Amino acid sequence: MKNINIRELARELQLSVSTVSKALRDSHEISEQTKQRVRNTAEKLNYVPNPYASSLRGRKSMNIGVVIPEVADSFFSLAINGIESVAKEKGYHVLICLTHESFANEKTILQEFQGGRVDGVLLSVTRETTGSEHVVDLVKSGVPLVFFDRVCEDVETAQVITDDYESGYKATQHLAECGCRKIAFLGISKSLSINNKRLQGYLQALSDHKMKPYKNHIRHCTNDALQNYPLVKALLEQSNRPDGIVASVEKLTTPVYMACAALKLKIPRDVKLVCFSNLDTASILNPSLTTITQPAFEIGRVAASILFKSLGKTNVTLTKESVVLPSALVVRRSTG
Amino acid sequence: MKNINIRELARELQLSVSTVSKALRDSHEISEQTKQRVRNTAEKLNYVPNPYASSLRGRKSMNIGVVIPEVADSFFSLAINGIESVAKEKGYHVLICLTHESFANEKTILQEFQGGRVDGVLLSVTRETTGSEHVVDLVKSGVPLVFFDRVCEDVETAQVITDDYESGYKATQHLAECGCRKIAFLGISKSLSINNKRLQGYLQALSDHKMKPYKNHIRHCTNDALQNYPLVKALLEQSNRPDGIVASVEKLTTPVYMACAALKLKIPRDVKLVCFSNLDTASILNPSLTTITQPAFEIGRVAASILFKSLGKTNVTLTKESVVLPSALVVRRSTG
DNA sequence: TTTATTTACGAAACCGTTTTCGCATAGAAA
DNA sequence: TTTCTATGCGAAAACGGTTTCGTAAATAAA
Repeated sequence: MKNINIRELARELQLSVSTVSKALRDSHEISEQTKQRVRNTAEKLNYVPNPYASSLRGRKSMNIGVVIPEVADSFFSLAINGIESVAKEKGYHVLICLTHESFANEKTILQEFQGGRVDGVLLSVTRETTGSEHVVDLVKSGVPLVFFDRVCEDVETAQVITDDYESGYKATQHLAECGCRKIAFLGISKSLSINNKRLQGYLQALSDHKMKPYKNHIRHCTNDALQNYPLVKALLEQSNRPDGIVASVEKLTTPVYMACAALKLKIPRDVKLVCFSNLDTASILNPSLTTITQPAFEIGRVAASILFKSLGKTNVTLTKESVVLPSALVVRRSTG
Repeated sequence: MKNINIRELARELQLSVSTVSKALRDSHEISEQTKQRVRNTAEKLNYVPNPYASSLRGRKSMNIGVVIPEVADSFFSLAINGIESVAKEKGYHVLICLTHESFANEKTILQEFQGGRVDGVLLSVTRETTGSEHVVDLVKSGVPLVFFDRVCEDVETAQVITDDYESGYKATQHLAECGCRKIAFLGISKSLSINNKRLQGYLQALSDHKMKPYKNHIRHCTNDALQNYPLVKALLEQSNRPDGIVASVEKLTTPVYMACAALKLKIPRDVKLVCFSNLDTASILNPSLTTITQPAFEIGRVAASILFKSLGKTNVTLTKESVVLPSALVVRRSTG
């Protein structure tokens, strides 16, 4: 029971291929009676059009590409849901491509996209990404692209981000107001703009609260999950031990809790903690975790909406535009 | 800077289209010298072949479809990583389709797949799925399919699952050995085979430990996340309150903790808890959570491997085959 | 020398749609 | 009556690759 093609369907109907095609696409050239007949037999014979033939002929794929570092991450999986919600509405499919935080992978994927596999791209770059040539090449080749969360500032296109500077500031300020005087910052990557904005916010808040930044209190996690635990432990074992931590990445939550447990440090008594996180379980951690929570679903939704605005029209290049959504500081017991 | 096609590349090289195509595919018909020339100019002109043209002609898409209920779930996102690891190795792309636990969505997606969008499918059905006609139709149309985790038992194809019966048994037995005498079971869906196997294991363990099942102690969560909290709360508020819970779905973790907190019930003193879960944060919950942890990545990896075995050859229909991977009971403080 | 085989390439068919034309037929307008 | 227009459909040309088949030249075998 192989599925049939339009030619066989046409033969069955004693009609030409073109008539069948037009009938299925509800063309005004075809009489209502014929349309009905075509639809009925198509249904009966279980005809499903080949998407590749359509894409080839129509020069559009009805696919958008979503390029992200990782799917096992609550921020990105929620963002995917947001993206998918609008893609579905527009009749588009979502092709999810994982870079696993490798710049080489990112480059390969974007290059492939120049072949027309997708009509538009949503991108959140890897922690290794420094340049943006690979992105510029793609955009120049005519594929519209919208950044979300992790952006390249120097590419002339739209981006949807959160108020990272303010969030970094708010997190730090909150710790200061809770009495912390030695606040550490755990970053994602020295090259990511979200990281640096959060760091700037952190530094400003330190300064506003009459604290000096210590070099040893600012650390960036590695790509290897196994190395993050020793990294956090080392931070907490130094003589000048911090009494507060701003962790700008969800993945560091578990290592921080583990390291504190291992060193017999009580959260929040000895160390207070704020994490950038979309974890569902933040409220039931031991102790419950104060978070900066990004509107992940909404970010995905907005980014996709912007992309689709440029997909409808022909040759509408996206201009540099920055949509900033607010993150929320959710206070719980880890800073209590 | 639109990307060029093979015709323009051929013109540039003063060669025929067929020669260029063969050169790029490293055909023995073409001299090494010509191949080099072709590769060089292709690189220089940034030629990327159109995947749809290839797919159309070759009648294969180099895509596999992954159909799952949800991506914001640690089990499924880890499984995706496992799947992607083998797909990448084989030069395939992964098309992730979300059903959001809706049978109608699942049906639509599988029907679309009959059009040749994907060469094979990995499926984990929705909680609403009862029949399997839609799956049988797809398989009959010649698309190989492998189930993982959530299967339809009556479809003649391969499946990769975990030892659900044993896991349900182990979880319950563990609670019994910790002194529980009134153990409740929180299910996913009455129609899912994984649910029912876990339930059977639970019932057998009850019986082996001289306990009777109570109808009110067996509940199935709804699709609406907001309704799960009241459901769990109702379970814990009844006069015959359980002193142990086996939760067969990760999504119920937070509601259980919240309900216990609201009712001033201490875990594990008043209620002990085992959850089927792949949560990274299980060890830092309050209290840390005893889990049945499924080898999610491995399940994805194995399921994809089986699928690819049948993709290489022509007309190798997958036979009914069931690969059972063991889950692990990880004891933590929620049962301590 | 003639014939067979190998090597390296090109012409054209093909994959399954969509869309542009062209062409009948029927009814309306002149 | 002739001419014009609208309606409903079909033939054929795309879309951009891959593959089959044919062929000329060069080499090997007879």
